Amino acid sequence: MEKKKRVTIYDIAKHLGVSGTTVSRALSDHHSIGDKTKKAVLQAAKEMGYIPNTIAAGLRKKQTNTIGVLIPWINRPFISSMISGIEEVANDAGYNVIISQSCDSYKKEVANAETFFSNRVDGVIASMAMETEDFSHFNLFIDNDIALVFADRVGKNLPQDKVMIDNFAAAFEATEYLIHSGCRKIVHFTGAPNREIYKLRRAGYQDALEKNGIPYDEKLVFSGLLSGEEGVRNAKAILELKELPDGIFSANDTVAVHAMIELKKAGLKIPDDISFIGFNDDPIASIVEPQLTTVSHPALEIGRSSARQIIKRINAKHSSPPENIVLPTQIIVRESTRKLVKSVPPK
Amino acid sequence: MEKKKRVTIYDIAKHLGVSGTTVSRALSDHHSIGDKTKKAVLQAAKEMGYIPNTIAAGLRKKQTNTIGVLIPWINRPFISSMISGIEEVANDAGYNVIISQSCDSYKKEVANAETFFSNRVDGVIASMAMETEDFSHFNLFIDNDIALVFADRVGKNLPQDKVMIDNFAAAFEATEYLIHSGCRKIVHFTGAPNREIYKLRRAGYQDALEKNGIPYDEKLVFSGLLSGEEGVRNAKAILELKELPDGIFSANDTVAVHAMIELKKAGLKIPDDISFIGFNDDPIASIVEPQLTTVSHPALEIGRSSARQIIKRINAKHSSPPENIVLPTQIIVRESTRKLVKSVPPK
DNA sequence: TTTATTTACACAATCGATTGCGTAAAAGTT
DNA sequence: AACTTTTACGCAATCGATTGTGTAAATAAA
Repeated sequence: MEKKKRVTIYDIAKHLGVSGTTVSRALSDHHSIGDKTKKAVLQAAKEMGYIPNTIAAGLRKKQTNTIGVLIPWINRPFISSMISGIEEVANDAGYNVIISQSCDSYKKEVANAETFFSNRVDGVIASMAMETEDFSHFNLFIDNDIALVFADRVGKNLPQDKVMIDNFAAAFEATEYLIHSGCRKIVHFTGAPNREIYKLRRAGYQDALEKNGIPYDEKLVFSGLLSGEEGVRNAKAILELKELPDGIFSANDTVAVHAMIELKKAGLKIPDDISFIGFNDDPIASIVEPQLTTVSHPALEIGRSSARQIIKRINAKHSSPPENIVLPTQIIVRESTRKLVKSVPPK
Repeated sequence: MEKKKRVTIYDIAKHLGVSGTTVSRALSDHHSIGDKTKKAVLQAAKEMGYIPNTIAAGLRKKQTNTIGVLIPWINRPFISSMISGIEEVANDAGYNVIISQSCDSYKKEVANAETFFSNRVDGVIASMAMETEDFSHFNLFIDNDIALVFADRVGKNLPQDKVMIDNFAAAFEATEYLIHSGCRKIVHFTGAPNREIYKLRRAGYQDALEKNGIPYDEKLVFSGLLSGEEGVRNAKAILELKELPDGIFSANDTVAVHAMIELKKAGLKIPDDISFIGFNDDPIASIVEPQLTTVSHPALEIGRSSARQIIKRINAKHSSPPENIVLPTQIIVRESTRKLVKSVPPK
């Protein structure tokens, strides 16, 4: 498509017989421009249909008012809500949001990081791919003073701001909830162990077991991509076990729900035969029957908080030590767990 | 955050003792640059950590390789899948995707359109807000030769490319499916009538009724935002009816599923007392019990197709008449409908 | 009235890459 | 040997907005 001439500040300048400088300053309400001139410029700009060229301004000002968001997948309830939160805060603050999915691939993540840099985003909010083990591609931002905030799927030992939940505590509580409702043999569904969040949830699970005198058993941990199909596979594997578990703590809802459905098909009663606790509080959690007890994940708030943090960093005059923002989670008790037989100890 | 100096082509040029022109051309593999020079430039670029400044190039070339995506909400299964499809195709073609949600608000949609223009996106894929009735904000793109493709929620009578499904036919088939499975009193849940897609679905519903000798009854059409809460409200309203309907065709799954659950609570059997057909095939549709029969909406494919179309337009030398891309839908028969008592007539 | 200050604006460089045009040297042609 | 063509590269303008510096004129202060 051939490019048409767009209205620039010089068109306005010529129209009014002033300089481009004056127009630029009038538009940004600079003090050294007279009131009549300002009014005239604003008026002319409106009449002529002037819309500023952010690209040109960005080149000069070395800022684009753009935030890059690097996430594994966009079409997942948790992540799209997070993005929604980012969008909301960023837009209100005058920032644009550009989004790239890594599809959980390390290579794509690296490529996307370069693209963001190439587009000179002012800041990056990243949630890492399952595959990612090496973090050196983020040096692109760090070395070039581009603000960087990790959200949810954060890196370990990286000196950046992080916005996340307390995965260990959440998993500990969820597992203990199962124990307190009478479960003794608890299976855990987990994701790739190079993602800290899954490692921590698993650790919380393990710790809760041990604190309650239940031996931790490797064979009860099912690791993978946490997809729906995996839920079905996991369920089938569970049915093969010589002794069935009486509780399942899953690192996400998708795999939990699909496993639940499969186990129901096999005639098991939930929560009586097996109790379930999921993670995320996806829409499906409250639709499945029985409704899934799950750990709420404040997706929107993580998004909002990350956006606020990155904007703070972008505008900061000096660097300051990385912050760790931890958002609260809570167990949403529904129908896939039994009543507590023992009251939950005070925190 | 203060800006650091980044490596530019001039740094490379100085380093090698050539001109910026040569570096620029070497990097873009221009024929007039010697092989040794090219290699030297590439080498130096790599060593010095050069990453092109797309902003600067965009200013000069008057293209940003960016596609703006204007959607009502990002955190909805259908839309996030659509975006995923757009992303996939766009990224492969070297385009970035910048996303703005209108939150179904006309005002935000207009503001977002201006932002896109201000950022000089090469093309825009838009799915309109529920509120939008006036389309003049899109003239910004049309008048300035910025490619524009409408996806899913398209405008009526707008001379732009559209990627969508045949809403009328899909609704007709869905309604007729209910009729052929024995339903005689069919309720319809619909969205804002200024969105063509809902108008068409409603028209398809009406037409199917009339073609099958069932009188169309205004009072059986529930219009709104198609949210979950609305499903509950609708269900309650239905229970107040003097004569219960025996089928419900819903313009989305969310409202259908929540209504279904509410009706189940009231003791109604689905599909025996009331059959349900939804729209979209959201994840919840296959989780609810009984699983929801629904019309599949090829979200990913709509996204991919829109992206392909916008890229085609961006690269087109001359304008050509608008295209209407209609993607197939299909009824996913699950458990919320009864068996057909009459075979579906051949199309 | 003179000096200092403020007001209101313009000049020109700058951001980083691209590109039309120009040119010297090398290679090829008669 | 004289001429044409090709190869390889540089100059300088350009994209559109921003901004440090300079400078008249108007106003205020001395």
